[in-house]
Amino acid sequence: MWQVEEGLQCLKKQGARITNQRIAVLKSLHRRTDHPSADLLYRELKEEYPTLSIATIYNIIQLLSRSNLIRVLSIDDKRVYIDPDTSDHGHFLCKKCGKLLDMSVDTHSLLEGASVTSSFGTTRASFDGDDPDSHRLEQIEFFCYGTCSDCKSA
Amino acid sequence: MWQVEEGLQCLKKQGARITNQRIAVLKSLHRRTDHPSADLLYRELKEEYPTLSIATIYNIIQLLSRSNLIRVLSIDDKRVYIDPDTSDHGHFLCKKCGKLLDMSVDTHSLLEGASVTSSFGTTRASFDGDDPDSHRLEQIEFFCYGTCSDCKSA
DNA sequence: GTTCTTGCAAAGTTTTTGCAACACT
DNA sequence: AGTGTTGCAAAAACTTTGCAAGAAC
Repeated sequence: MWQVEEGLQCLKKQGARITNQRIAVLKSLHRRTDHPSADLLYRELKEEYPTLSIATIYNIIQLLSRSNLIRVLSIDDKRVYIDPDTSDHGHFLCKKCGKLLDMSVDTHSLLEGASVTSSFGTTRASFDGDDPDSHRLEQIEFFCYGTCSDCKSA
Repeated sequence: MWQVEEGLQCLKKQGARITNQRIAVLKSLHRRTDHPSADLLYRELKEEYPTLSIATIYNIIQLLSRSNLIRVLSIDDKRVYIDPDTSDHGHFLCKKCGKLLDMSVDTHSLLEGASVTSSFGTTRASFDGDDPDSHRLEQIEFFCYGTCSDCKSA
């Protein structure tokens, strides 16, 4: 996990400017352990910055995602969630209470035997992607849906 | 992959009625090899059934999903895609052209060593879920994002 | 005939856009 | 000073809802 200062340097390096809003978002994401939605982030930071706009939040999310400081998860049909942990891991969504938990899984190992099927045949996918026939991988997501232990016993 | 007739029987068994709209959706899903969005399905079937409503499409998607005849994928931030193949496999989304391809991966094998981390500790997740402390799994999704071979060479 | 489904329109949610005012470098 | 960002409001995109008319059993 990055430190706030590292995140700011990372943004600076790409020519992005350091604004109070961006500092606040990085600070919030660094502090918290959950996977907030854009709206939740907005509502929380709004207390600190009353003039903050939801459009700015979406703007910053896109910037951080491009910079690989966060990952944007589409595990839910409707909403999008922000994950400040970009390392290899999966997620578990409880359909009852909506809790989103981290899963320790080695998703990369799954690719060993994997192949991609298109209407033109079967090829491999890999992160290097030297083979011109193979697909180039950029990101992997592993999602599980179910009922968490709390909701199961309740 | 189910046959249209099997799908209808499956719906009937649950007390759902057989309507022209439901037959049309099942026929379309059985025929095609892609992963249409609700809107695409709507626009295509609208030609056949001019009075068809988008609300009906969403209604039918929910019904088919509950009946396990389709799987609803949230691989994209915005839209939701329908996958008529409910067997164990993953998906590859090309960020350039938007193509959604099937991947042959044994996602269930990934669970062998997996554990779920919550703020209260680390537990396992499984489909049977006999252990009261473990999370009960209902569905798994494996998504890869990248650039497909076509877009890579172009 | 009764109950389930449809179609329509309206409303709800989440995300994006356009643009003037503002702030960072 | 110059350009990237913000905030606002309006629009866009997708999905759900309420209810009367219609269809299935």
